[in-house]
Amino acid sequence: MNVTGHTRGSSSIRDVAAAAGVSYQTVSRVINGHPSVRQSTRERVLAAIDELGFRRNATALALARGRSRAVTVLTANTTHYGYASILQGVEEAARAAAYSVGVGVLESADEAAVTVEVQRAADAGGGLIVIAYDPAGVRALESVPAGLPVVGVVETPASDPTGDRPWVWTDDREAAYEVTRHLLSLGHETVHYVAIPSSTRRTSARTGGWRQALKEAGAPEPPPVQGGWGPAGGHAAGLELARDPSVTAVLCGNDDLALGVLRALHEAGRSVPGEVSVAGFDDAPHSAYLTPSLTTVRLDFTGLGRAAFALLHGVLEESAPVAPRRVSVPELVVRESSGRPPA
Amino acid sequence: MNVTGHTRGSSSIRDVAAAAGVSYQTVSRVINGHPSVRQSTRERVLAAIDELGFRRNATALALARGRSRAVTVLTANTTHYGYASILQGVEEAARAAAYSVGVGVLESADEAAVTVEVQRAADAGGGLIVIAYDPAGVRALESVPAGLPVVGVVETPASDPTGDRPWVWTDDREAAYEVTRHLLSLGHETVHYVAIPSSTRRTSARTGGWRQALKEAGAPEPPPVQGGWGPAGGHAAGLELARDPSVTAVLCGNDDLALGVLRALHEAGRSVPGEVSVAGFDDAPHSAYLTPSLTTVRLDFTGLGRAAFALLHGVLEESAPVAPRRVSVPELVVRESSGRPPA
DNA sequence: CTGAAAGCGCTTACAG
DNA sequence: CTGAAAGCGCTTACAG
Repeated sequence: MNVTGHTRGSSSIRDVAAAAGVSYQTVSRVINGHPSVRQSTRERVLAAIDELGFRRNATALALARGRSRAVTVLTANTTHYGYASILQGVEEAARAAAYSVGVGVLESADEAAVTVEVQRAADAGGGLIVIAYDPAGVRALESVPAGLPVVGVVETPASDPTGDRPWVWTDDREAAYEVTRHLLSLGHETVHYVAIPSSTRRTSARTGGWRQALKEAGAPEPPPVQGGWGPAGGHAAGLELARDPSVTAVLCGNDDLALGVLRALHEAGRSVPGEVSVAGFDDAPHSAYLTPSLTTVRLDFTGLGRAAFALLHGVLEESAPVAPRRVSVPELVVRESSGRPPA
Repeated sequence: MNVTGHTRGSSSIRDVAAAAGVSYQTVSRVINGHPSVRQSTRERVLAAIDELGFRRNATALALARGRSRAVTVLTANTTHYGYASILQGVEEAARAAAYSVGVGVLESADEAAVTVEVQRAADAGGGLIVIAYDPAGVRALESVPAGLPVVGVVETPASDPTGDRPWVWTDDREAAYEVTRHLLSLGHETVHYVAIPSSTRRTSARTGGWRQALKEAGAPEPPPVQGGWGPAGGHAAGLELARDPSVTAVLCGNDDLALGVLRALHEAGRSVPGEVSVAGFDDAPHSAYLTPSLTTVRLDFTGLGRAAFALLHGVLEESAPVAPRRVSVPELVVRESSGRPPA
């Protein structure tokens, strides 16, 4: 205990200095790999560090340097496949670079609530990665104060969505376009769409890709059905679509939605793919094992997370190269749930 | 810029003091809600804070106080349902308490690798929550240095697994016991088990509950089949079990495993539940929407995460009450995948 | 009720 | 090559 009431847990730079018989500045030089330290001095310091089990205090380092090796991921969700995989990718890359990773959840898209979360994330020091796939995320990205290092993970952008801020994306517009074309090529007259909540008031990238494919094929454009994020929403949407006998092909905004649609069609007595074809989005781990196994399009979310971190890392270390922005090309995976329409 | 090269981003306690015409100590008192500040002074300071957009620097606070409002979750995985839900629960509770939450992934159970991760987590300051459901997590919990605030999320413990450290658990031994009894009560001669990797070299809690139910019923005890964590492993295990015509009931260590088993039985032409009953573990979001929908046992993982944080919070604020340790009672959910054995 | 001092554990120029 | 000083932005006793 000293005057300010601290109990000293571990040893400090000064303890090491005392043990090595040098000043603490010299210890600082050694732990920072500064070249101008005599070899014998360095060795004595290193020995003392080892003996005392010294670890440099990250908090003090951050305060003295004015920045910390930390990144916090701001996201509306941590459990859905896409979000969770991006977080996983960020963590992998951050760990490799010896950065700590924090996570802040945006529970509401409400302006005040979002601002509070962004502030909290900013308070943590370090940089920010914002997953802007939904209204809360988009708003968060917009409200990051200028000067704070941030990269956005965004949907396929119509135009640059974040001003001059760096961002990464995987081409889900293209992906939606590809799956829709796949279904049309099987002979379906049109493809219905069960949508995930869009990131903005306007059309989402996935909806856009689907619509474009229909347009090019001269197919009718049925209104998208809103499905939410999970199987329950997909189930409700599926029951609705099952009532319409003209529906022969359904594209879903993600694989969980597709799972619910599959179930709804089963309950309605409509066979897949015999009477209705179903396709998902993301290629979640379970999709290959459903019965029928799910036709879907694979997106590299962990790669996206790694790319987001790499970009942020460049910004933080001020060695930022012109980074690639489109991370990967989506891959169509055709399985049992899609086939020719009934004759 | 000043002598040490810092560029001052936002305003400090001193700027506020200057603007309010008081000393910075008084500002400190105001932001800490200290009672002995004259009302008029307080108002002037508050006005200055508002005007300058002052936010107290969390790093400096942590350094001065010697501890930070932070928790880091150490886990082998962030995407599997149980792990992801625990993390979600921790984040919810931490956010409500204005704690920041970090996450560190234990990619290997290797002793050196685990130690590195524990050290990194400790460096972040604040407390630790370790998910000890697997060898990496168990080892991490063991190697947390004494004196560091930590709570473990553990399997049903045979005896106190972490010495004097606080821990929380949900009763998965009981859960396994219940599902097994459910299957036996339907008339099955015995129940086969597809296991998730155990947390230690010894029997896991789930395996133990299953075995106990068999023992009490005088049923034969077939050797557990190792399935790993995901549907692919379940699929392989399912194909193996499908070859044995005497198998009429299969319990799986989690719902993803069950999904793979369901698929394997389908491929082998064995109907569920007509010929074989299948039950899972966890009640993941998709399980109710599978065809057949999955009989399983619901575990409250987010509640577990919240409880872990509450316990840690108590430890950190030194107001630790004797906390409840068993968080919730598992709930059997009977759906379509279980039924009577074939005649 | 309010201010001046010392300290948290580190870094960055500045001297020698 | 190495040491003494000043500073990061805050808090905690200590004086008045």
